[in-house]
Amino acid sequence: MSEEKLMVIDGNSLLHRAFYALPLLSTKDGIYTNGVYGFLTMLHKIQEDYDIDYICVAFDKKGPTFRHEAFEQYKANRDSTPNELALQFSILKEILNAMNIRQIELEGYEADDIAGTLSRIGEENGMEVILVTGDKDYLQLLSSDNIKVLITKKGITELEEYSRDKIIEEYGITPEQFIDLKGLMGDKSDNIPGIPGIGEKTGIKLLKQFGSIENIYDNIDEVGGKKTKEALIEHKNIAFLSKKLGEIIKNVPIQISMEELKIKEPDWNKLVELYKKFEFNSLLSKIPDSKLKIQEESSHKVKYKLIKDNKFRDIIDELDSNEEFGFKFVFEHENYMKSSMLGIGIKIADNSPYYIDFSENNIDVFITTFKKYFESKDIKKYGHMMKVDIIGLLRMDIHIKGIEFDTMIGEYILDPAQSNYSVNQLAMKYLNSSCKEEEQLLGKGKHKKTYGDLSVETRAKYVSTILDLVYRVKKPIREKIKELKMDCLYYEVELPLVEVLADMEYNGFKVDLEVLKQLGDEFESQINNLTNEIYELAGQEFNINSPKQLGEVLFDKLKLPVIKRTKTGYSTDAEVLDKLRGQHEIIEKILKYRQLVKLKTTYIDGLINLVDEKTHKIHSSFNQTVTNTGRISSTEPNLQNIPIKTEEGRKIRKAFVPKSKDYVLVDGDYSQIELRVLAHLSKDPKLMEAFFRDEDIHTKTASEIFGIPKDEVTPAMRNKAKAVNFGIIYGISDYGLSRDLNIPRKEAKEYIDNYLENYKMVKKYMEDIIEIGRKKGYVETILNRRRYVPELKSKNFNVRSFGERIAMNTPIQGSAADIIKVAMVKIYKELKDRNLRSKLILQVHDELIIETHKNELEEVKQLMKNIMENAIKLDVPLKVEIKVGDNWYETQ
DNA sequence: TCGGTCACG
DNA sequence: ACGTACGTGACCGAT
Repeated sequence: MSEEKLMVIDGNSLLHRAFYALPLLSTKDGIYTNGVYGFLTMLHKIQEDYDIDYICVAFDKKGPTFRHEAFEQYKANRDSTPNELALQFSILKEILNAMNIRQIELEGYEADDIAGTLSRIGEENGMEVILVTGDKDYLQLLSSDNIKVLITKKGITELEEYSRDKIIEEYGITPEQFIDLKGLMGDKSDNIPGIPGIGEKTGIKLLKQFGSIENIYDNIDEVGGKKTKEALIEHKNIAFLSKKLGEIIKNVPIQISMEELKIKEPDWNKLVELYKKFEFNSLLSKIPDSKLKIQEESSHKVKYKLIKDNKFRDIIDELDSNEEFGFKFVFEHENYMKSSMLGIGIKIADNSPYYIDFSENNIDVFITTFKKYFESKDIKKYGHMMKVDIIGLLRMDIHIKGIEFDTMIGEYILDPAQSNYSVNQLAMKYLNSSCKEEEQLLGKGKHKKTYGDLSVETRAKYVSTILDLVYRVKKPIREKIKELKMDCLYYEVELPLVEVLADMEYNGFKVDLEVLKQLGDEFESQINNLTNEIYELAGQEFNINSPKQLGEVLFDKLKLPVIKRTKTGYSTDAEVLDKLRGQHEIIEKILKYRQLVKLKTTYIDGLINLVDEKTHKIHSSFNQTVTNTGRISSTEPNLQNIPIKTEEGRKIRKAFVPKSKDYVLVDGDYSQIELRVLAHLSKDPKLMEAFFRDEDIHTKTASEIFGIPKDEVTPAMRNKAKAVNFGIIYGISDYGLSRDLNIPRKEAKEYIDNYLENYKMVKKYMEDIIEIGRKKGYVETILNRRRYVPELKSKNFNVRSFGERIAMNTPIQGSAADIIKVAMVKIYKELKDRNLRSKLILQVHDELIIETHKNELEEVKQLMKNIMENAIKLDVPLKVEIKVGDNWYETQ
């Protein structure tokens, strides 16, 4: 039988590490929790990796220790614990208590002394001891093979395991000698002085030669190096003092039996309650199902009625006598555009949900029976992630009306920063209830199941539970939306937009495969040529796609100067290569190679993969709950980043065509929407005037920052001004601008100062919005879309600066998103009301594309321009440019 | 799974 | 002293 394992965690050290490793997260009530969250994540990871029998967390106790008595200046240079962290200690302790994990702290001692003592006791009891910390001082405790020290590496879940052998091998000295090493070199962070001029290298050398500090002084004459010797002699007392301070003691008077440290069952109810309170949703979902009392309740409680044949009598009766229902389809797998539809859950009013199974080939009967209910605007429908279900209906040629609530969209506008908007998350947050995540239901990786693999009963039960929870979670979300004055944003913009996006996705964008393939062949032959030339110039073959191998070739073999490094090695990005241009022929080739490979792999091969074989259409997925600012995102493929900036890339747009020769593409593009929004928000007179006069904004800015008339602005000056305008939108910094323009920071600062001097109200706006963000905890867009910015309160300069840029940028980017979303909803409605065949098929942040029937061209052009420019009335005019083409290349 | 890189607004 | 432009997604190699 293997030895029993005792784990001792340095609570102070690990909480500090977690706090600084993670962004400053806080709950809705403004309680900071990032440190605790990180700590618990680490704890889970370690418990998964190591099979622990005994556990204990050691904390420092406030007040002086014996080290302070020996040396007044001990840790005197420490900054006081930031407030955001200080409060997290009690939260952590509360949670550890709920986990039934014993904590020890003792007056006059630090956590590492407790850990040292426990490691001795554990070892004496024949246990294997694992010490967890962020502090390298612990290495001195590796007194035998039975002890291991885990030290945090970068991030929060990476730990490096140290053993006695590893230390000796790596440093050439024993763990015990680390105490002597500390005596020699001191420790800045603890304010332990050490001997001036002796660092790690010299220290280790000395200890290898003499073994200990005592021995060094016994044989001081043998010390080589005059300076070292003199320093040793002069600071002899410091060496011994520092050694004493640096030694972790192993005989702290703790009265505790091992039995008390034995791992115990957590108090699950208490733990669940705390996880909810502090919004640790991901930790909550790790708690085993059987421990979630409430969950059993909810999933067992939900009764459902399974309909396998065409006996729709009961459900029709219910539908006829009610005004609202929720529904959700079950698809075979996640591709809801293509995979077969297995069934549908329908919940009418407060009644038990129905699950209609489609397997008896009753889809047609279902459609004819239920179409009118889905298409009646008087019967309200709700759901979660309804885009998918709307598409499901479209596949049945059912065009939904009367969408009343989508819980996923609701939660998104309440807090767009979340990464997961599952029904389970909502249920935990609002109902103290939960259900399985889809991943728990289907598994993941190789063994992932499809819904088709589940029994009909399982599918019925799952969908019914979901619908039941969605029904119940609707109310609190609706109330919160009202409370935060987001009714307009929700009911008039985001909710109607769900249908618009579903429609766009369902319509898809026709692709001319021949154009793509032709272009792909051209790219491929160019890539082949370049590959050979690069090998030739490098004098060897290597994987040009590997930044590592490329770095070795450029900087080791060809000895080109290193411009920038990444965490893992040399940086070889376009910026670096650009600076190396002219130093070696190979550089140009690599840049070209990179560009072409990108085009080929992502935009030719990647796109071809996603083209529907029958219809030759691409159905990109438009996601409404991804971005922090309110923009929508596009995936599989991302149609929002199709190349345009280089001519070669731009050619790819020739492959995007209307669905038939009767149609053309009409492209409406907002001109300078973000700067116009800024003008509106700041009310800066100069900026507003520029837009009223429809001036070229970059030229105008150039004339202001360079203090010259507009007709004297050179193209180079205009370019600089353009970069300044971007900078203003992003939350300006001289560093960012200097890097972008490749100019000295000082020069960049001048431009910015000039800008803000000229556009005084912009300056004021930026200052005000940061202050508002700090006071309220969030910033808002024109339509009251909210983004919380806890970073603004950070003590950390970088984090706080980031928060300031978010506060400046989000209202601008987010309001622009509001505007185009309103335009989309209105255009969709107008096309429908007028019974036009033309369809909205794409949005790229400030651009919309309508696939337009040729007979409707003039009408659509006019309607589009009109709606886009008047979507939301600003204090400056909005301007839209309309272009028409037979493919997307022509419309630019 | 993560980091580097690069495509877009 | 700090070390950054804002918002996304896809692909690749390395781990």
